[in-house]
Order: sequence, then structure tokens, then C-alpha cells
Amino acid sequence: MKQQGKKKATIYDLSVLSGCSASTVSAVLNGTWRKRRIAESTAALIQNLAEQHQYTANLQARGLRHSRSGLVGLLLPVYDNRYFSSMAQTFEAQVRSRGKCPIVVSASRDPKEELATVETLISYSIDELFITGATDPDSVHTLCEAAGIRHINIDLPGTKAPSVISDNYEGARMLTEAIIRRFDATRPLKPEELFLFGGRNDHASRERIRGFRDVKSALLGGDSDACIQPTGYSPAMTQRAFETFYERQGKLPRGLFINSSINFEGLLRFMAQHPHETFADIVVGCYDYDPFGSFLPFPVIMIRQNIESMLEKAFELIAEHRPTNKIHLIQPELVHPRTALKGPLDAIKDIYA
Amino acid sequence: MKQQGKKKATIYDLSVLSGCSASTVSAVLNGTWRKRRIAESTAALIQNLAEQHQYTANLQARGLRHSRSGLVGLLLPVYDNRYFSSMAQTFEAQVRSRGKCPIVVSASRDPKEELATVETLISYSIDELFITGATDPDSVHTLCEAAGIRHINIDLPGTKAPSVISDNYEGARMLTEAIIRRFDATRPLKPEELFLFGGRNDHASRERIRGFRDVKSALLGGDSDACIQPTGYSPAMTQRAFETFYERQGKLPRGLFINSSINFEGLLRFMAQHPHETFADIVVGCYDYDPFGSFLPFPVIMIRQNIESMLEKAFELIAEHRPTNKIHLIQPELVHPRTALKGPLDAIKDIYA
DNA sequence: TTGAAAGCGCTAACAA
DNA sequence: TTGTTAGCGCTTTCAA
Repeated sequence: MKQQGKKKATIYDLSVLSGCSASTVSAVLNGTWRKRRIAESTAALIQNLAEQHQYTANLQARGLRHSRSGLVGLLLPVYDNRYFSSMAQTFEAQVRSRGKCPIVVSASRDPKEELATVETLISYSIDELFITGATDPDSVHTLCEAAGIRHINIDLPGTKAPSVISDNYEGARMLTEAIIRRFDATRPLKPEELFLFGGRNDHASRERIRGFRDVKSALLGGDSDACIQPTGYSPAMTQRAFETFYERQGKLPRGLFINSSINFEGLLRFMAQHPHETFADIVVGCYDYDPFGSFLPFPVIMIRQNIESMLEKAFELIAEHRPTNKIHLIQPELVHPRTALKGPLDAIKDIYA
Repeated sequence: MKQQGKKKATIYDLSVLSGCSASTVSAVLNGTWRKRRIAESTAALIQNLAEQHQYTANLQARGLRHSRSGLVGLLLPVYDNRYFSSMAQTFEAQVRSRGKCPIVVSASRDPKEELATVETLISYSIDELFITGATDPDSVHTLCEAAGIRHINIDLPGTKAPSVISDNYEGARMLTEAIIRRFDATRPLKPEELFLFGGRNDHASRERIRGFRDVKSALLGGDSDACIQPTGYSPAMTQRAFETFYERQGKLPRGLFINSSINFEGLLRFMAQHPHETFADIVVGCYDYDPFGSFLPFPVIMIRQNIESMLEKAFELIAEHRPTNKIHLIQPELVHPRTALKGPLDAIKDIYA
């Protein structure tokens, strides 16, 4: 019954084969046949035929008819770090558990790419859109709104759609305090020894910087603009910032607040160029969790954003009839050095488990 | 002109507004109007209207008509590690550069999920499918074949579709040799001190195990089945394997070949339970590259699979009129400890760059 | 240079 | 219990 490259069977093929009408076939095959009071025998006949001919519904046609597709989208800035890949992994599981089909796309933090991608998704009549890391959430919102597509922002506060965001301010406070306290009372951290690297002028970065500065000046005093080194979300730029700092000062700051794991990769690149001793006395706080990052040869304190809670809340809000545009804050978690947390992969059953 | 939640404009709306027929509008809006010799003025008129009314084509309808969708799929087992997230990132860029829309899905190494997901993708008339990490590539193949969808296997050798795979045997040889040579001549590694952890009975694992054993017996002699500890692709199972080993032997093996970064996470979990000294004398080889993993407090030698080359080759093959079902081997790369390689994120322009 | 009409595969009134 | 019919939005002959 293999039909190499031949066209797929349609309800009309099965209609002819079964002697029933197309609408009967349709009802049988999309599960509405019981309430259409179709005879068990007819149903069985058609289901058999469908099986034999490997029938599967054409979802574009169904979607066209319904103006819905069963697709739920996640818009990511990038895939390649543990925060976003965990997000995708968790999203995937949540959508599937709701019987829909998850599709993930990324748009490289490029506003044009974001809009174009969202237009494409809308054109496929996706049912819902989860937006994270968009540079321009409000334009995305406008598109979705016009198309009547439910959407929600994750860890970025759109003013026009409901948002679930990590409490970046509080997280940054915890992290900054943990960095400072990590130092011995005999050689405590001085204000000019604590720097923040990475991030840009987005909401998350601004909040983190604010938390950092507040705690820094409260605990150490002597806050200054110089201790903030924004580098964007680029490992290469971050590395350059470290190199420049090192050239000027002859050493790294003893206390480092790194804005994301992507920026942390800039420190890795710097590390590759310098001997172990360069890092003997430093403490790093990273606003992101990466399991390998937690075990580097110096103390690394990390913040793990509560992805499951954020997504759960997001699903809850998006299901509401008329969600309000409030911002829902989710608390992140401080992760001490040398900690290997469970992640979304642990939910996957393995044949060896 | 904001039409809150109203239905999207269609060519019929524009047809009425412009006084032209729907087919003219269609031609203007899908770019075929020049060869249909439609007047510049008519085109301009319609384009204006389209702009004003925020018209975007309904891609489901177009896809239904064309039996194609412009979508290119990537099927992943999981998202949440650097190998697969880099794969997704690179795939994304490659597909976009070809003017299509990438969509990524994962299926958790569950054969049923895989088939169901692929059926869904087929039902949306995706144009091409890249398959990586499927547990059952040949069934997936059968589905694609029946639907006439071009597809290709990546790093898993289907017998029925063309495959691009990493040279796992050669990579494992390089890695095993590098682990052994890393030890000082004064205290060389003994055969009973070198173990392989992780993997299962899939093609990649089998090839890696074969390479490991060949080099081990050639260089150290005394190969035995006991030095192979398959644990599946699960951090928890791998951790348990390490715990068991440690309980029995009172120490870890000095030489560790770890089958993937997912298994490496099992070692991290073990590390969290044991003091630094436990790892003072070990050398780890990991068959996967993770930038943070490369900087752990003991020497970590990694294998980086050449994702760009694999995908490039895959795109090349899938574009061929009649690709042969051969297997194309791509050489991976040995990565020495403390190395931070560039990745797909470096290709993304950042506003700070 | 443009329009009319058929049809992609499916669903859902409505009729029988 | 089942069939007929119209139509989702678009493309594409064919005719004008």
C-alpha cells in the first residue's frame, strides 16, 4: 500500500472507496461522528479505509476552514544558550500537554526579522503567540491585535499585552548581595572592585542594573557610572570589554556581575587568553543559569529564572477570556556555586530510566 | 486604520475597494503582476490599498492552493543542550538565507511523538524536513516518502534517505587518544582506569564505543566490556552510574570518556555531591562541545561536531534533483581544554557591535 | 490589460 | 443516519 510520492489520500478518495459522502468521511475522521450520529459500522468501514490508505488530514485545508491552525508559536531571540533552550524545551512540553502543536522560531533580536516572522506566523493562522526577547514588543502586539491572535510577553514588559516577567530587579539585588557577601571579612570587596558587564538598553538589563546599583551603594557605598559596562548581547563585545579593562587595570575586578550567560561567554573567551592565576581571586555572579557555568574554577553564583512558573502563568493568562495587561512578576532563584539543577530534560522519560 | 480584532483584509476586500477583480489583486500582491502585464497604475493603486489595510496574504490558503507552504522543518530530539541549540540556531539562519521560513520542533526521542509530529508537519505541507536525533528514522522516512516530501537525516544514518553524519568513529578515536596522551609519562593511564559513560544503543553511540575500544586496546591493551557504561541520554541515570561506580571503587576512573554533554550533566550532579579533591586527578573527554564545559577545574577535552558543514552539505543534498541515499561523513574537531570557540551567535549582528 | 470561474481539502449548516 | 451545498482565501487557466 506504499504510494511512493503519489498524492496523499483525501476525504474524496475515501468517499468514493467507501460509497459514503465526503461529509460523512470528514466527520468520521475528525472525531465529530458520534454527535453526528453516524453508524458505528460506517465509521469502522471508513476508519479502516483511512488506515489502509494512510490517510492524514490536510491541516492547511482544515485550518483555512477554521481560521485556526492548532499551532502555538514561541518567538525567541536566539536558541543557543541554556536560558532560551530551556524555554523552548519547557514550552514544547506544555503545548503538547494541551494537545496542540508547538512551533518555535527565532528572530535574532532584529526588529525587522521579528515583524516579518510574526507576520508569517499569523499568516499560518497560529492560535496563540508567546513572545520572549523581542526588541519591539509593542509592534508585535499591534500585528497580533489586528489579526485577533492571543499573545503574551515573557520576560519583557509590553505595555499593550499581558506580560509575565522575571523579577529582574529583585534577582539582581540577590545576586549582587551574594557576590559581596562571598568575600572574606578580612579582605572585603571595595566599591571600585565590583563591576557589571553586559546587557544593553532593554528592560531586563535596566532593571538588573538598577538592582545592582542599589545594593552596591547600600552595602559598599561609592557607586559610579564607571562600574557599568554595557556590551550588548554579544560574546565578542563582552570579551573586548574584559580585554580593555584588563589592559588598563592590569587585573580583573574582584567582583563581577555578568548580565547573561551570553555575556559570560565573553569572559570564557577572555579566560582562554589568560592563565589560571588571573582568576584566582574573583567571584562571578551571572544573571542566568548554566549548569556547566556553575562549576568553573572560581565561585560562580547564578540566577535561575523560573521558566516553568513563567510559562505556566503565561498559559493561564492567555487562556483567560479577557486578560488584563498587567505585569506579573515571577521570582527567580539564587543558585550557589557548584550546583547542578534539574531541568526540563529530566521530565523526558528515557528508555534507560 | 487599526482594526482591533477585526478580520484580516482579503483580496476580495481589496478587489471591491479597488474596483479590480480578485485575480488582478492576487497577481499584484504576489509579485506575478509584471508577467501578467498589469498596468503600473493598477498595481500601484492596489499596493497602496493593501498597505493602508495592512493586508497580508493568508498563507494557509496559498499553501492549500500550491500544496506547498514555504516552511522548512527541523526535527530535534531535544532543545536543551548546546549541540542541538546550535543546530537550531544554524538551521534557522540557513533557511532564512534561502528565503524560507524555518520551523523547529522536538519530539523527546519518543518514536510515537516523532511520527505524530512529522505527520503534523506533513499536514501543513512543509516543503522539506531535516531530521536529527530521531529514534526511528526509517519510519519517518516512510511518512515523508508517501507525502512526497524531501527529507534528509543529520547525524543518524537512515538506510532509506540521504544522510549527513558526523564521523563518530574517527571523533571517538581522536578523543580517546587525546585523553590517554594527556596523562603524564610518569603516571600513565592504565587500561582499567579508562571508562566510557553514557549513550545507548543508537548508531552514534555504537560508533563512538567502537572508536573508543579500538584506540583503548591499541594504546593501553586490556579492553573489556566492563569499561563501557551505557546510561541512555539522561543526566539522572548518568549521575547514578557515577555514584555506583564511586561507591564500589572509592574513586572515579582517572580517564573518563563521556558520550554527550547530556551525560556530562550527570557528572556535574555527581560533582555537586563531592569535594574538589575527588576530581584532582581526572581527565574528561566529552563527545560534544559546550563552551562552559571546556573551562571546568579539570582538563576537559571535547569534540565539536561540525554543525555548519553538516547543515551545508544537507542543504546541498536536499536541493539535488535525485539525491542518492549515501551517507556523507563530516569530520568533527578536537577541542583542547580551556577553549572558547565562536558559535552561531557570532553571526548575529548586535547593535553594540 | 483584465476578469470569470474552477478548485486546493476540509467543515458545517441545512435538507432529506 | 446521511448527503448536498456553500465557502474558507488564494492561484491559475482561459477567455475577453
